[in-house]
Amino acid sequence: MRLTRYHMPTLREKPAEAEIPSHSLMLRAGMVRKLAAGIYSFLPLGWRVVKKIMEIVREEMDRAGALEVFLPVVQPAELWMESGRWSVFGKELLRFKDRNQRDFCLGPTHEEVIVDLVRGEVRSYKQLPLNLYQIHIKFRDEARPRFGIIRAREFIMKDAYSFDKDWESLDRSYNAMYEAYSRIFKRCGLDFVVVEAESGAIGGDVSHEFMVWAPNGEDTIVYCRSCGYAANLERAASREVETSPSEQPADPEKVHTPDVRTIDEVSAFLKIEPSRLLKSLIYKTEKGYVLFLIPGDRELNEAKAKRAAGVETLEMADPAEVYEIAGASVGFVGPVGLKKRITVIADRSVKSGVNFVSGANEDDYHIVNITPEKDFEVDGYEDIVFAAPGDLCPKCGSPLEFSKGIEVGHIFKLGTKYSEPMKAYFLDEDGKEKPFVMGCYGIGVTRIAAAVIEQRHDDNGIMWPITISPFEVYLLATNMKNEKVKEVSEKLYQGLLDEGIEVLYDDRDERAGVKFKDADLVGIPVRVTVGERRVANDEVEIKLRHSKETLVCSVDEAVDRVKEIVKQLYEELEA
RNA sequence: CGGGGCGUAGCGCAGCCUGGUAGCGCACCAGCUUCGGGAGCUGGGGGUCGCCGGUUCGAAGCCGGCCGCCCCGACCA
Repeated sequence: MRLTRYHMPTLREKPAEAEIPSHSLMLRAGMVRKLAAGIYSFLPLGWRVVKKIMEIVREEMDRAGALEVFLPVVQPAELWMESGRWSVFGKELLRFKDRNQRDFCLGPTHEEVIVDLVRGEVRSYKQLPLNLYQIHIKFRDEARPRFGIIRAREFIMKDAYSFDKDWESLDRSYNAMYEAYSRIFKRCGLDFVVVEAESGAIGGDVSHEFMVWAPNGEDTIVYCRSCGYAANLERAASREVETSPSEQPADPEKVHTPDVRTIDEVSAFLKIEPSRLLKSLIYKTEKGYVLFLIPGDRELNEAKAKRAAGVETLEMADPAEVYEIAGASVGFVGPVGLKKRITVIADRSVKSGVNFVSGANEDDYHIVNITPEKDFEVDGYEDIVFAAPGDLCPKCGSPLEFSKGIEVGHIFKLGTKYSEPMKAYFLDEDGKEKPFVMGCYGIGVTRIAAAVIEQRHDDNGIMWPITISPFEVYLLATNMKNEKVKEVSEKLYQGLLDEGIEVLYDDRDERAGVKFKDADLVGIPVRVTVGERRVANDEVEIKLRHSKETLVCSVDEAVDRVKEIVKQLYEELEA
């Protein structure tokens, strides 16, 4: 492609709206332009990258035996009511009515549609397993789109759905996707880790996320260097630490703490470590109210809390409800002397502790020296807090480490969460009707492009891995007015094209400096420079964007050398 | 949804406090010179100052409302 006939509007300055490298560089390199918050247009250069990512995804999905389909973006409300998610999904689900006042939504995911498609069509276990996937637009009306393409409202996703006759078969489908995903991200040049994850609103029991290491990532990866344990923050467990109390349980005592409410205030007022305070949180669930007790220096992990309480929904009780249960306002609640008896679940670390401090269930009073079992009852001790730095690995006991990451893929074992309510059944060998055992598997295709840039850039611009680079070679003619430079450049351009190499030929009538800057910015891995001095000796220069390694060779051997280098770059990523 | 900030030419910004009819750099067009790391000179084109209303002889600037965008948080398959 000749740059004079291409559209690659590069920006010299960093756009004000961009906070992180990938966002800034995608705008500067002329890959994308914003249309509205979280909604982007892809320009020719950016679209080439997306297409290459889609092609890798497609190849690996096909290799894994999945079949490509194409499902509607606009989906009828009835389907979502059937699965129960019309009411569960919040404002993220963009809803609207058609001309006949029927409710529709823009698909944020496609479980409902795929189940609807498969039920009725697939009737026998003989037709299983089946794995259908698609690559196209998703729309989620995010509360706060950010970081450019990383967290957009409209984005391209590859989503796949597997249908199996039983859990054992699902395991095989799931593992096949796990393998395919690993290959996909490796081919895209990403440095990633697979973590155990919560399954969230999608549901299901087992789930893994594919996380790309990136300081600007929104997710927190909790991992162990010694044994390889890795989980996202929501899921991460830590080893239970058995402590033998260093002091004897003392007698509880009520103390006057006027207007002292928060953990920090209480800690400062009573001069007691936050870890000795008991944070008492009252939640409303579908099974009634629950009091969660955690150390003052910890945060309640609601996902863990739900599991511990065996409930589906968890919502903080409002001040009026709190008052009714505790007999005191928020800030003075504690496990001792609750007005109403409700379920009490304590973090397991509370079990071996003594002489805690909590609210006294009376405004402006706290109670000190309370000890579980002695002074208050607990219905269960569970791990209900977020892991924190300093915690130990649940598997091997080494210190856990925390790092930021970008989620590029997520796989779930759904089981019958959708097939059951949506009555998607097949007839098994034993002649019985059974719901499909499902899995679902997502990849943020456009997000991959941004994640790759986060990992592979320098001060001058992007450094694409060749597998998803918009072009393989950047042919740079330093001066188009120099006859020899032009002649040799044209010859090389044709030579490279003849070899099937994707080359972006900078034939613009620009100064060399401008071209070098643009070449670095757009980050095509191999640059061939035809300059006046070299070309006078029938030589050209080949430079690698990533390593800055440079070699000079004769014009005659240039095409072969480039071919060799390109081949080698692919091998490094696809081996 | 809570808190903060910003909206002036394609991009980056100044002007606003202290009202007087819009400016700088880059980009764009033309010419000459230049030509391996975002050239120089000369001349040019381009702006309902986010929108609506108010105050005023006069509003980019003051006041009110709305919209959009960005950041922090909450939320997040």
